[in-house]
Amino acid sequence: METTVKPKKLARTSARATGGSLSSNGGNGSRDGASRQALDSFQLQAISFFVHAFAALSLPRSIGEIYGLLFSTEEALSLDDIIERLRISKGSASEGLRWLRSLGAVNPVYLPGVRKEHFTAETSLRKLATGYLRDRINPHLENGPERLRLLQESIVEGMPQSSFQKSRIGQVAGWYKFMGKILPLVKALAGKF
Amino acid sequence: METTVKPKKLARTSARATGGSLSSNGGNGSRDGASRQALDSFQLQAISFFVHAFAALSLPRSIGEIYGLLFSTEEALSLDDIIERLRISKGSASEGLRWLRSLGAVNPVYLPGVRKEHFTAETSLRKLATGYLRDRINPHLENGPERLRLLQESIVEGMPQSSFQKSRIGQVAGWYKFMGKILPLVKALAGKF
DNA sequence: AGTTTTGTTCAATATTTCTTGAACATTCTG
DNA sequence: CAGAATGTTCAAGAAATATTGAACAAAACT
Repeated sequence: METTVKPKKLARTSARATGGSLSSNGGNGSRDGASRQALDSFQLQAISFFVHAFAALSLPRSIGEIYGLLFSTEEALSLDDIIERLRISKGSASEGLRWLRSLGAVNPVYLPGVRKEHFTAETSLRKLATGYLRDRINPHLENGPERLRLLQESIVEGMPQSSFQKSRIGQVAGWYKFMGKILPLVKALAGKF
Repeated sequence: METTVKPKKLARTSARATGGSLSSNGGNGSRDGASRQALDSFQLQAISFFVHAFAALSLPRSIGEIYGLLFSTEEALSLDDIIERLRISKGSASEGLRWLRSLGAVNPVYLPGVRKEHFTAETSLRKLATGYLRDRINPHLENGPERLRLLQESIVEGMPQSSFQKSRIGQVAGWYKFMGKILPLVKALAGKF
């Protein structure tokens, strides 16, 4: 995809007012236009790391890239910073950021006098784990009782297999109990790291 | 997809020697050809349940269907039984079954005098959890040390951000430690259900 | 050995999911 | 308020994944 380097409307380096601690951005003191925001080796490595890790959870590459970039960058970055550095579309960046935000994997940073929203990576295991469980696991557990009820009601009393079916329902109920026990444990332990 | 009902080569009901416990298969004493192996309401409900549950882990529908069918059926089923009841292709059934087998989510059942392999669902939480972690989580944890090393080596000493980068590596290391603690805990607790 | 049964593999196709880019909405600035 | 900056949404296209079906391989019978 994309063999020719599109003109891309000249894209001025914009505010770059990412106030943070590091003033020089990785030694790449590029002016406008051509090369622009190169990633340093640590960032590249970190992005690769998170793209793989997120893929293990079947999450889209773009989300791994965004988190990886924020994780490996000390100063807060804006949507445009992300687009610029990762060379992904505005749409992807916006949706990816929305996803990370809803999980709590990303922190908004207030910068006086700067319009654009800026973000840093949240790295607290407790927050990450809690957010992931809340967004991706709990929803399925919540309608557990409902699903269990549906299963129960589907049993036709008096059939020869109804006793087998009841034992199966007992097992599913046990699985839910297990989840009820293990999730708090995960959160508690995550708090210690 | 598929609006016309293909002839389907008449497909004789074949052996149906699924010897197991229940001789009558759900009261559907269908002869050859037409309707064939209908699913009872419990099976339908269970399949729906597992299709959803597996989807939560981003696993293909066919795998959820197969596991759901086996879970809700007392007697052991063969590949052809599965194809017949779920109306999925041989390829899907074979690959799905392979996946479930590798996880240990399915048990081969020996039936004297029967050629076809037959399977029942494994429902022990400990076995399911162990298999899932082994096949889908461990592989990623195993090259953890390698990945950490790559990250470390990507730091250029003396850069102003190298101290920040080192702290990030410390966090990733902590995450791995967490996984090393939590996984055994999960397995242990799963054993109690 | 030849035939039938059983199960696997894989290229083609169907389906789902992700990404892009441009239009739109919203908020800020002057 | 007009114009600019910022961010979101969504239809169309691209890429990734799952499913089918038929050819193939292996094993079991005669």
